[in-house]
Amino acid sequence: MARPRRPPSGSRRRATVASRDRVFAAAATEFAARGFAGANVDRIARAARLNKAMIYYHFASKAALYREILRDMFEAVERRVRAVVASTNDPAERIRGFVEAIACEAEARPHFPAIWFREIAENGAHLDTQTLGHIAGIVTALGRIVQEGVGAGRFKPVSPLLVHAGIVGPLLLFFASAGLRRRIAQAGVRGADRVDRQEVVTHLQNVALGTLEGRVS
Amino acid sequence: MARPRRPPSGSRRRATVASRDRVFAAAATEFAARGFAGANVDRIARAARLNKAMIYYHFASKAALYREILRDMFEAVERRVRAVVASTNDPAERIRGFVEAIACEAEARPHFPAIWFREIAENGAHLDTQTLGHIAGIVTALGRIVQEGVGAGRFKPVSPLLVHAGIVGPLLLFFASAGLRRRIAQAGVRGADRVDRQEVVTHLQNVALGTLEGRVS
DNA sequence: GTCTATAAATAGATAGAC
DNA sequence: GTCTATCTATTTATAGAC
Repeated sequence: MARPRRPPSGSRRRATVASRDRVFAAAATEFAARGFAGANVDRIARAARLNKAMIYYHFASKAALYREILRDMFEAVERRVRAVVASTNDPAERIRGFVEAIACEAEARPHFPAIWFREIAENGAHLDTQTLGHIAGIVTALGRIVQEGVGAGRFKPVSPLLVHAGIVGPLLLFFASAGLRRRIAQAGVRGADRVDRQEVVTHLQNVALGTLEGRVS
Repeated sequence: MARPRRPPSGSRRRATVASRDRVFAAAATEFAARGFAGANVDRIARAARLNKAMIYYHFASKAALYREILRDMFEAVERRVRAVVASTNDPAERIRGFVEAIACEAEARPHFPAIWFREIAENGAHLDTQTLGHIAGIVTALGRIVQEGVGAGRFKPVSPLLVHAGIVGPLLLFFASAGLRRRIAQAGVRGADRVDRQEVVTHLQNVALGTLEGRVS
């Protein structure tokens, strides 16, 4: 997790750093479960085993805390996607890696899918310019992968935003809906809660490549 | 829109019915934009050109109002999906119709994609049994379409939940992200705001059929 | 760094007049 | 049916002690 605003001094600050991280983690969980407006600073403090005042010691406001969580998320995804692009020149491998990258981040940060869904619903109301840049970087990177694949004669010229939606939409839906799928299963839909992570990733890799290699339509 | 709890009497109630509908519409917009916790009853009243007390005259509580909007949404989608299944026996036509059905409801009720995203993020916290039944009905209907297509030798046995995620995820993402895509376009991603509705629907129909007919993997 | 106590604002809900 | 006025609870944020 990024921690830009460390406590100023240079000496040991173990307890503080730990408490800041606890706030960050507890807040991520709270924001994912209840959204920005629904999140409660007192509850975050309790989950972090701290007093509410400590949250305002580490972060300027509830909004600033939330913005930092958003930035951390998209910074990490952009970094991982860029690493995929740098790791190979093979267009198909890059597409597979892109899907893996999103899936890995969604697993590394369980709050990510829910928060991302909520932020989309809110038209990115809490995204600052920097974070918006990270998101643009992710989409742009996918655009380059497609473009270079087309240049190499390996891909058809499909709109990168369609490819993006076809990957990110289902992935987020899968990871964010685990809790709801359990309830749907109880409501009578057999197997709604038994979808396998690797099955989803492999499927979406195949779908994206099928689309780009022209086997779909 | 469903209106189960009409005013009791039999005589003309034009003004009341109209005001109830105005509350319903204003609330749907507010809940979509800000979520259940973020929605403000006073703001809903203002948008409906009414006083806050009128909301509590028509609806028992903010939560009850929200639940009614949820029920209305999924009731409508389930009805439309069932109509698709009844309208033809051709598996491919049914899949195309399923995609159209979701897209049509998302357009008929602009609040639908955002609210659905938020409810997923919240593990369906506000869904009552009845509404959960409608959702189960939608997934079950798609399951039947796939199953009968397999039985007719037209489809491979793909998990209906994968097919569902591949359709609903991108569709909701597309419709819910219009506002955010405009901002991403301003952040430098050319064309992020210029994705065509019909292009998306046709693409997702082809992807779903490509998957089910075994052309993808 | 961490706490208690509290200020200050917001917002869901209701009473009661017309 | 529709309104104004208000009660009450919740909650963000801060002051100040240790």
